[in-house]
Amino acid sequence: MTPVDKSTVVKALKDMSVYLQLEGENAFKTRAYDLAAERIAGLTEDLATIVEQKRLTSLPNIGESIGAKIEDLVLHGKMQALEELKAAWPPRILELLQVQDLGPKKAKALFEQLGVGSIDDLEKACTDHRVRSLKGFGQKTEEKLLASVAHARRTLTAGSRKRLGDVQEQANTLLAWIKAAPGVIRAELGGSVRRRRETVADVDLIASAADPAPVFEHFLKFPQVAESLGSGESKASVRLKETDLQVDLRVLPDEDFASALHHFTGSKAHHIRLRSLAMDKGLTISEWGVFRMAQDAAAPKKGTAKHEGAEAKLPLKEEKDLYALLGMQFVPPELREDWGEIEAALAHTLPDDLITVDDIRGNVHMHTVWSDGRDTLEAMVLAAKELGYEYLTVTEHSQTSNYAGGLSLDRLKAQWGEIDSVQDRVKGITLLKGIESDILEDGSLDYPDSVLEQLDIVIGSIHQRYSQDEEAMTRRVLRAFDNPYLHVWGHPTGRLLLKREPAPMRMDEILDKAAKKGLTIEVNGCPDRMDLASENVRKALERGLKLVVSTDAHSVHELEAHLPYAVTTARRGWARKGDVLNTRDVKSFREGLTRR
DNA sequence: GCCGTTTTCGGCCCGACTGTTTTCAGTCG
Repeated sequence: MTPVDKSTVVKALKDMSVYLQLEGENAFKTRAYDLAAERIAGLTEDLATIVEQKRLTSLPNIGESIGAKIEDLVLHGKMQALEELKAAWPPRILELLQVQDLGPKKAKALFEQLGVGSIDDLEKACTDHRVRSLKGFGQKTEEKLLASVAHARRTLTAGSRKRLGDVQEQANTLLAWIKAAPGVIRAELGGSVRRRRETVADVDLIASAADPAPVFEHFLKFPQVAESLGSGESKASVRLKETDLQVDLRVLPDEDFASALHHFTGSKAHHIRLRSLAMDKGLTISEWGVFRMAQDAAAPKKGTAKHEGAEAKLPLKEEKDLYALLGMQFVPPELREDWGEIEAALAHTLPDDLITVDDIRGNVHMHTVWSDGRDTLEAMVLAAKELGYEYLTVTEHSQTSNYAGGLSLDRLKAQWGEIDSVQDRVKGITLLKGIESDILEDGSLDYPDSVLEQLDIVIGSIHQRYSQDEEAMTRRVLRAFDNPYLHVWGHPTGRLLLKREPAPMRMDEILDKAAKKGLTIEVNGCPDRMDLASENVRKALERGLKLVVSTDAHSVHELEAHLPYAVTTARRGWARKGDVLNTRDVKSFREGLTRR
């Protein structure tokens, strides 16, 4: 039987939560499913193994009931409880929840009273003015829902998330725009952009100013604003043209900046844990700060603003002050996912030397006009030198990738002449001769060993036949590792974010062999890839594997632009400076590549 | 539904904004 993959289980648990919300279930019960889904999503261990060994309920947030449902799905391919819920509702009901301001309560009312079971039904009910007559709805709600239908349809077609790389530039431009607003003291990006998730749903901006009004006014004048989605005393939201991206801006007094930045950086799971810890210490945390609860005061009443039940507000200048109050190490934004960072920060065992962009001394994995790059070798070398790199690995595509101008044996050897010639002309940066060799269908590389052995660095990557099944793909990769001239496993899973799923393979088994064979794993910084993914980076590091963080640059621009995507992906996998070979000088880098 | 040095019940993170209300419910993050 084909094993049910982790993402199927995560989706099923999330759907369970949504259907239970529609059913009007207790909010804490529905959240239990969301927490369980997050727990499974963050697993670094093989789910099938956990199920097999009956260890599901030993995981936090997974008890008897949810554990049995997961087991049901993994072992029998179906989650019976979910199937029953699905059967009780129209097949397209979940579409409705893609509409802004339409949650489970309103969706339930619309279905039960108007028979609305899809976005199409909703649109018709709005244009017929049937929605405004429902209790709790009105003319404004009806107009708002109708206005959101088009965006919801686009979301359903294109997906609600965008690649970080497609959002970053606009986010940076907007941040600069806000920093230039009248009276702004500090401003930062928050949310999943700041946590460097590979895909993001929106952009959060946090700014401090004595008077927020002029900042919001300036915000709305940003040239890319398509529409305003609402604004209040401390918050305004807009949707941008072209990217269709929602941006939320918060503006607060500077004394509240650190706590607001922390709050709006997330993740939700990280915050929920922190706030529980705070309560144990008699503290309460909100976006407005950390407060010490009054000794005998009742808990603050729901809806009372700014902590009436609490007394002292504890001063926070920076985010690190918040963690210090809880007796924890500072947790970098990339790690705030409740994937074990809270326990580590409490125990003061969180790595304090996570890899940074400034640690990188060699630019690894790039292409020039010799294959499918856009700039000449000399231009790339001069640019890399200008950026301060000590060495550069020249790794064109190999002959099987003829679609990408891969080098025949003759052209490969001809290129060595040019590399030598450029090296003669350009001093102060070391060029390493390499190749990005295709890992063929049977796991062999596409040059003879006698050629590979002459190269300083051999990256082996999969570029075709992604359709192989898990067994064949796993064997293909394992076999490639038997080639003694292979140094680096390039963009390991071949995923293209939001476009192509990772190739199916048994990652644990593969990483075990990579560790045994002394391979190096690439974390590819092309923003379409960010491959190997963070959760597997962590698995690799647990096995003692070393990494290279690479740019896969196809142009001068990408030599610099791609590096942060690789570095932050490695950071999210808890990679330290010492884990990454291209933080070393060229001699030590080459020693690191050498197979055991 | 999950959890436990307040442990088998009674809690569960917290607040802004909006619209429909006239004190609150729903949604969102």
